[in-house]
Amino acid sequence: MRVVTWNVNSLHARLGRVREWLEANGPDVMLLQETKLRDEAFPSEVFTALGYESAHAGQGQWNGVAVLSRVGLTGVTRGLSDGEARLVGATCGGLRVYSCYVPNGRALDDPHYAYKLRWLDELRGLLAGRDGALPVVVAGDFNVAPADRDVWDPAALEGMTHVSHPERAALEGIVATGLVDVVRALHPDEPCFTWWDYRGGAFHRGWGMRIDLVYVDAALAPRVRAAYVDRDARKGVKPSDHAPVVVDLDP
DNA sequence: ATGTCCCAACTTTTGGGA
Repeated sequence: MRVVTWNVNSLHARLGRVREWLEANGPDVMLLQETKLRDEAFPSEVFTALGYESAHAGQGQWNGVAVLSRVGLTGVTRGLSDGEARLVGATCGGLRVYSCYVPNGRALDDPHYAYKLRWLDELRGLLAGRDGALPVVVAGDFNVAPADRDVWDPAALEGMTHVSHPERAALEGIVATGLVDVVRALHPDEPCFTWWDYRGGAFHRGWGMRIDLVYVDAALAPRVRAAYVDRDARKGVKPSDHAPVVVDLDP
């Protein structure tokens, strides 16, 4: 079973790339972030034609998350207490999956940073309270690089968001509910960046960060066969600034 | 590090967000 997360930075702008990617890679479950669509504008018929059921939590201009599945899709839940469209959960193929778009934070002294930490703590609480009936997969754009090896130059980012101790501690709290950062577990020595700024030729200079993460239930860890970033999807015409992260599980 | 992209709208250019 193949589970993928991808921040598409507008599903309207990216629909052609997403459709191509689905056809070429055949994920069973696809978690999308930053659809930037109202629910009425979500192109579910495009995904239906490709064999996917879908659930979308949209709000329009900003945010928006979705789950696509060709292995069943039930039990949809949307959002946290903030009312923004940053979380959607569903049961697909015997897994409880969540597509997450964590607030950016903007800067350490910005109110949005405190909101980001509150949001991560609320997600931790939700995961800590899970009943364990189904193994969970929590994936998406966390807007946090878990460790220094997850950024191209830690010195250049000092004092900025995405790398601060409280943000990293918040991720550790989520892991402590019984999850595994599966890409890092399988590739301890590679950067595995998932995002490169559009500006400044960042992609070609290697100025990236690993901020799109797939956390799987510790109970699922023995079933993980592969976990990798599809860096090629960051290339070409009108790419997202994020690359998809792919995880293959034994059935 | 900032040479871009995407969206909305008091829309054909600007400002906000990432």
